[in-house]
Amino acid sequence: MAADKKVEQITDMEVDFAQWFTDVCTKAELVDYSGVKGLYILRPYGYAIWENIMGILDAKFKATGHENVSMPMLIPESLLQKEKDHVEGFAPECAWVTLGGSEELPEKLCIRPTSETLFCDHWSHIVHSWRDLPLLYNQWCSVLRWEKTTRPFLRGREFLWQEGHTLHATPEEAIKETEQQLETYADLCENYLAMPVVRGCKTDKEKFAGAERTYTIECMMHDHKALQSGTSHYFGDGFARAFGITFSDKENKPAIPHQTSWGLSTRIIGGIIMTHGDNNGLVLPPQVAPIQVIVIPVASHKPGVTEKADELIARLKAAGLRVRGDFSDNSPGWKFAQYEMKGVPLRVEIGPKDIEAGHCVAVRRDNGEKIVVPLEELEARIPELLGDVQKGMYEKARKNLDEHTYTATTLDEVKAIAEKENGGFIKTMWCGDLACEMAMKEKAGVSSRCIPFEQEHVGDVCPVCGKPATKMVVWGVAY
RNA sequence: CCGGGUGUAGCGCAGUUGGUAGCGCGGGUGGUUUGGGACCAUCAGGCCGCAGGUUCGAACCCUGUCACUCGGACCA
Repeated sequence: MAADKKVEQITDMEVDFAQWFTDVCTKAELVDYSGVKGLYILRPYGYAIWENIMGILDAKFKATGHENVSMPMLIPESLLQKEKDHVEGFAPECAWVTLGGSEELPEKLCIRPTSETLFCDHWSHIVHSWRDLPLLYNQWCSVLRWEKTTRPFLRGREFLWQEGHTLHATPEEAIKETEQQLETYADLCENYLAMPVVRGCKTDKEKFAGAERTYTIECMMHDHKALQSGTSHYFGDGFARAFGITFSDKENKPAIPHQTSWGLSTRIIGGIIMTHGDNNGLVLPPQVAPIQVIVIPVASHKPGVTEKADELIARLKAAGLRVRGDFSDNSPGWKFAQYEMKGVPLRVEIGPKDIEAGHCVAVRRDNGEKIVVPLEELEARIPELLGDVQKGMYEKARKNLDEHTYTATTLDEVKAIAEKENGGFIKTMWCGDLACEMAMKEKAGVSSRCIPFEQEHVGDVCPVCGKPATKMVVWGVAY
């Protein structure tokens, strides 16, 4: 493992995890700060990761029949207020436009914190018959929420995301959609981002403003804190009623449709960083790495080296890989450190000795392992190694999650684990009372992350009130 | 929003009692180098976060403000 510290610009994560995180964000050239608090510039390398994530998700959405749309950025105040729970949830963090030029607007306009109200208003105009359903919409956009504490990726005031919104004739169909989309997010995390997840439902306290049910995937970061990585909401017919969306069903009776929404944001990039990164910087899963292979010529002034490096790059490109060479006059050592900092999954070194021997040297970013690859096996071996890196990263993250997942039966136990482990995933039974959930936060410092789909019997009673309890909840410290 | 810290060259920092702005890294150029952050020479680079105030004179003192950062509260 590449454990020795070679990049003094990055604070060790053991010293200060938060500082390590912001160091990686800036030194790996993912983001830069803008002049406004909480608004970040996504630099080309950071945006390229998002582009890859968009590509994966967009294809999955379309494969399941969803269509992309674009909604306005501004929401009239009256529209935002139509659904009571929703406006109460979002009003405190809305930013408002009140002037058009120098004229005061007759009605102030909210910069969208999310677009449920816009979709609902639109649908109330276009939905008439059961033949119009389902509507399976998605939009890629940015939203604005006036957060108090901000951090790159994890909590920006503006952030990029996708928000899916669907409308269905029956509750069963809408619930199925909600679950399907959660599974799409789980698939993205586990099979592309190498991040194991815990799937489950949010408690009433933690669910989305206006939702009947919120599904979530929760990931564990390297520091054992939890990151809510994607959510999918079932709205029932609450929004439809509030916005007057109705349709004639097959029996020509008036009916009210059922609705869902689901979102995943650039916050997931923060998750990738905190799940896989190390003290040398970023470690990117090959599936979404903007550069999968960096080819570094060694002693490139010697005859034939540059040409051979060019040849390797061309062959790897032809094999369908995202590959780049660095022919700058920086020293090889500088380049090694640089691309480690940027998290490139695989480095290929090619120098005079290699050329003579008819091979190149591949180095894995995730564990530092050096592998000699005969040149004639290049197209076969390099993709295979990228697969090994992807797998190795998932297993390492899985191990971290498993090793810091606990069960507890008393409040004191929960508190002791949470303090010792800086969070962790702590499973306990729960009676379902809000008061007990609040007590967990106040007395043990943890919030409910989810009620997992995969339930276990870890006790008979609620650790707070001692009443019989049948639901198992995972608790943790959330980002 | 509350409390602590920080804003001086692209980055990291120094700047004495208030007296005309400094170091290292990085950058440009020329050369030597090249298997884990090379070296020599040379050049360029400043709204001292921003706005007021005190003073003959402010990077330095005072007030305000903005941003970053740590902790807390808040946060579908």
